[in-house]
Amino acid sequence: MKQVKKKIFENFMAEKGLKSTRQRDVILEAFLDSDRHQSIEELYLQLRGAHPTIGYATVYRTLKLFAESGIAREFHFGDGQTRYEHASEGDHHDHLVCVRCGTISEFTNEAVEAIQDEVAASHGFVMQYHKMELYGLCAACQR
Amino acid sequence: MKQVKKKIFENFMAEKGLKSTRQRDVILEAFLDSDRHQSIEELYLQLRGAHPTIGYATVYRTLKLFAESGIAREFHFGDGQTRYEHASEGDHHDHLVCVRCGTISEFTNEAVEAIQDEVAASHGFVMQYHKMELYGLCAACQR
DNA sequence: ATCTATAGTGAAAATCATTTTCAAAATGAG
DNA sequence: CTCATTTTGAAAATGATTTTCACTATAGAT
Repeated sequence: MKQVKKKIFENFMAEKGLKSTRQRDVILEAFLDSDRHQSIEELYLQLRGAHPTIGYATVYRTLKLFAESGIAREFHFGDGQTRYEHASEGDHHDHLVCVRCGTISEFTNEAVEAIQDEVAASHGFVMQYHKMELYGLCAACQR
Repeated sequence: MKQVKKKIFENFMAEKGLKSTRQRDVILEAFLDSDRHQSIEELYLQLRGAHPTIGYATVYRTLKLFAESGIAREFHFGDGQTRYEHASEGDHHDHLVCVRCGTISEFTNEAVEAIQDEVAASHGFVMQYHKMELYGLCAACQR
């Protein structure tokens, strides 16, 4: 999986005529090894230890490239930070966000996907992507 | 409906010991008469004509109060602006957002609501609210 | 109607996340 | 190895939103 994504990104870079650099490699490695819903700040801070010279702007720029290449997807969960999750072709899933601890978990539901298509169609809408998020208290935060 | 919301807001203000002011009245009136998904900037600009003295900050502050009181709900549709839509008790609906013209339409789907509860339950999650947005091209933007 | 404590206001400054600028450094095709 | 091009880090700029602050308005008590 990790190797596949590296390859995808490599191909994307080649197609675009972009260069491979030490910092991009480091950020890619960190991203692929990270939790699935990291914010840029989290990733930056995590990187800072082993690679104190990598700048904030580079992390921003690089994550944008990941999103463009298709190996990452941008998300906003209302806390004002952009998060990037690991993405793969044809992988649709939605999110459960704990309003207390901020934990984000994922779920997939075929029925929801089907209904979405139906709703879009009934409004003459050509759906490109969608977003479904359930906010509440996760099991651990309920007491 | 409009009167009901005014009343709700009035009660909310009274409970909180907040004062009623000319600008709050004006903003409330404008909000209630507006489209259902106004951004703060849109509302501010619209107000500017008849009430050039009302400041940006006041619009922000007042819309936050509307949200707190329950007559409005905050939304983010990925264009970097906060929008406020009219809200009423027990009114659940979701959105279709046209990525081309930005038009936002609403829909309700019982099946989706039911599935959401089910998904939340199966994850031991106590759901407080949810969000479902379909992004794509509206009928008018398809050619 | 007047006082007065408290809340509200506008304008400008401050924040926060993100983006851009720019001069210096790195990459890679030839 | 050269050189055009892309990248980078640091700092400045941006854009949306929030806060600060001195001043004004509101409403309950007088």
